[in-house]
Order: sequence, then C-alpha cells, then structure tokens
Amino acid sequence: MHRCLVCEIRDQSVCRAIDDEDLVVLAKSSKQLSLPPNTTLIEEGSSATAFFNVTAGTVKLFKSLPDGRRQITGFADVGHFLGLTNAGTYSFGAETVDTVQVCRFMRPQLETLLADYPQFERRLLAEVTDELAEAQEQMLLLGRKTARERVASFLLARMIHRPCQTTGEENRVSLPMTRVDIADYLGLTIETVSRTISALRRDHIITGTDHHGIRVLSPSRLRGLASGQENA
Amino acid sequence: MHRCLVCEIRDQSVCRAIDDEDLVVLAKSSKQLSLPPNTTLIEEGSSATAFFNVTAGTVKLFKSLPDGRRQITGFADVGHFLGLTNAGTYSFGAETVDTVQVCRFMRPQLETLLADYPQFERRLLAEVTDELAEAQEQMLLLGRKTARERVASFLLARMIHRPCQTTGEENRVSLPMTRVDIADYLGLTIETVSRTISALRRDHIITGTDHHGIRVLSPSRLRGLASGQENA
DNA sequence: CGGTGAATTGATAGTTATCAAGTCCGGTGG
DNA sequence: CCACCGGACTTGATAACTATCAATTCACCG
Repeated sequence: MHRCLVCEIRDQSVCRAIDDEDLVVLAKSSKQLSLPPNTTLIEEGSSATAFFNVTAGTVKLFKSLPDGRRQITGFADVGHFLGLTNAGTYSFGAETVDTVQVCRFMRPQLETLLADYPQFERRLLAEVTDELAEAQEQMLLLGRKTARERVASFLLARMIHRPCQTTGEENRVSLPMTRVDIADYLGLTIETVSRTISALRRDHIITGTDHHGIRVLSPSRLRGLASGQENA
Repeated sequence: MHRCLVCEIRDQSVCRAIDDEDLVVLAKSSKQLSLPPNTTLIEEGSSATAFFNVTAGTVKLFKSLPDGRRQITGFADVGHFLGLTNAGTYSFGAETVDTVQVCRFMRPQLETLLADYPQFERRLLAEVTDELAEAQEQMLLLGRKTARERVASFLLARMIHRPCQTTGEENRVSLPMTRVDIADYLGLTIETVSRTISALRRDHIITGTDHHGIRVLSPSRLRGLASGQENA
C-alpha cells in the first residue's frame, strides 16, 4: 500500500506540501529505515547522495576538527529533514541518538520532487530559514553565554520544544542524549555540564535524579538565566 | 530606465534567476538605497517588512542579549541577501559596516516574486542552504576552537572569500570592520583579538601594520592553524 | 598639529578545562 | 534474585586560557 498516505507525522514534515494523489509518487521515491542508537546516517565529507526525513527518535548533526574535537550543531527530531547541501559532499555528519526512523530520498528523486512540487520547495525554504534562525541563536549561546546560561538555555529549549506530557509530571524535560553530546552541543566539557546541572538542582531551579530526564521547578527563573539575568 | 537590467552584480545575486524581460517587474518592486557606515538596516525584533540584497559594501548581522552582549552571526557582502524570516519579526539585527548599497524589496512584493518565479525561490533555497553550512562552520569555531584558531580561521576565510587583488600586494586581506566587530564575530574580546593578531605577526604568519588590512605571508600555516594544527 | 576614538600592550582575576578519583546505574550471568 | 561488571556520570583539585581592568600608543580627521 501507499505508505506515505498513512504516515502519522506527515502533517509535521515537509511532506505535508504534497497532496494525497501525489503521495503515491513520494512513497515510491522514498524508503523507510529503522536505525539503532549511535548509527551513522551521514559521514562528514562523504558524497551527498541522500536526504532524510526523521519520523521517530532524535538525530545529532555535527562537525569535527582533525584532532577529534566535535561540535554538535543541532538535534533533529520528528518532522525534521536533513541532508540538504549545495556542494557535492556533506559538510557535516549525522548520527542517531536513540532508536530512529527515517524516510530516505535519493538525490535524483529529490531533484525531481523539487522540480515538480513548488509547494515542497516552499516548505523546504521555510524549514531551512527556521534552522538558520536556530543556528544564529546557538551562535549567540556559544559565543557569548556563560556555562550556566548555556545549560539553562538548553533545558528551556527542550522544555518548550518537546513538551513531554506523556508522564503525569509537569515541566518534565527528556534528555535522550549523553552528557558528552550535551557538552559537544553547548561547547563545554562533560564535567562542566554535570557541575552546572548539579548547581541548578542545588538552587532548586530543577529537580530529579534521573540522568536522562529532569523536571523544571521554576520555568521563569530558567528563562531569566537563559537570557542572561544571572540572578532569578 | 530599467535599473536592474544594468545592475553590475546581477549575476552574483539571487536576481540572476530572473530573465531580462521580467527584470522590469523586479525594478519596480525594489528600491536602491545608499547607506553610510553604522546605519541600522534591521532592528532586532522589529516587524519583518523588507528584504535586502547587498550590491556594495558589507553588512553585519547580529543577535544580542538584554545586557548588551552581542554576537555577530555573519557579514553579508556583495551579492548576499538578508531579511528572510518565517516569523513576523526579525530574530536578528543588521547594520552597515562601511558605506553600503542595497536593493530593498517590500515583503508583499517579495511574496509575489517567490510565487511567480520558481527559479528565484530555487536560488533563495540554495543561498539559505549555503548560509546554514557557514553557520555550522561558525558554531564549530565558537564552540571548539582556541582564540588563535578562531583568528586564523577568520583571516583565512576572508582571504579565500574576498581575494583582494585590487592592490598589487599578494594575499592581502581587507578588514573593513572594527576590532569590536571582529571580537563579537569570533566570540572573543577586542584585547584577545588584538593580542592574537600581534602574535601571528610575531610568528611571521602575517604582516602589515595597517589596522584595516593585513597580508598573509604563509597561507599554508594559516590553514593549518585554522583546522587545529597548533604548530605549523 | 592637536584631539579623539580605536587599537595595542600589560597585570591580574575568573571561568572553564584538565586530570584524577569516586559513585551511580543498567545489564548480564551465576 | 542478587552480585558483579563496565560505562556514564559526578565530584574534587589544579591548571590554563581568556576576560577584565588599566595605561599607553596609534591613526585618522578636523
């Protein structure tokens, strides 16, 4: 059957630009993959042959230096696409954080889609524009915020962006990634991330001992911290 | 007459997506402006009413924190556009660095252009994709590079991107922006930028005493530094 | 030629990295 | 079911890099 027609997250992704009839074509030009944690989706510098749409889980995007230093440039979760590039090679790498499902489009087929469905291209432009705005926000964080402000910004962004209301707990934030990933995202070391989270706990701004999930006690104080009011 | 037809940088900008006949329409929907140094083009957070195409000079884009800390997210020079956003307000500010000329499109007219010229949208998508790749490179710089590596990366990028061959000097790099701007772009202080440039001079990697232009003596050592080889 | 803002240089302080133990937690096997 | 194992995380002590504060020096422009 036509897989894309019954896609649960269709309205959250770029695919919403395509109507029911044409989704048949889309289903043929894409393939769904299920990937275990820490799988390489895109190797940095490899030739750009595919394009992915995340339908479940979280993917990390990153760039590295020859000596191994790494900067995670973003986490892509449900509904996000990745793999666009003008050059022939990917300028970044991508790995799964947890178990991930993606739809993969091969490049020639993507080109066809872009040519045939202006709406699809329109959606893509909007998505990339959003990503650029996020990247600018992250540059502000990396260039000008303190460790405490960075961690607060990160937790706040995850609280707002992924309202984890599956559990009964209020303001719960899930952290599927490791401390290494958080550190590489915030431009810090794992020790500084750990110490800073502990400090926020001591200050009763957050709570919870689980390493992969915390609860925000005072969203307003967190918001204050994230925007540079070092008190609150 | 039809200004856009004789535009000297047309083939360097998004306007190259539009053919001669239709440029007449473009000329009507845009307006050319000449602006002195340090003019605000876009106020951070103001409502997004216009879109600009730089035809001469350099514009700085930035984001700020309430207490005044600022991060310059990029410099836009000849051929670059700026002002795209999905939200109703700009998430960033923009100011001229030197004397700048821009073509201004008002938002409704831009929407029309996008709808009528798929090629224009295509070009825009490519441009934004490039900017995103640059932003990711800058995140690597801000999150993981040392001061010396940051300055080396900056000088190298300007050498490669703006081959300043107007003067006879080889490998000349022009720095129209102030030390404050460079510092805010690299996530450093002006003192650290100044000290680092002096150190590169001492190490005979660059030369020149002019504050707004230097000459690279050893591009290869600069390249090594920029990618993390702390020797070279 | 003097004035003024920009840039450089110096001394010191602070934030975060590095190095080094521990502790916690999830998974595995007895 | 419980003990053990190993990786992830936390905590502590110290070091290093860059920021801050302060004083010149430089260069541009009237």
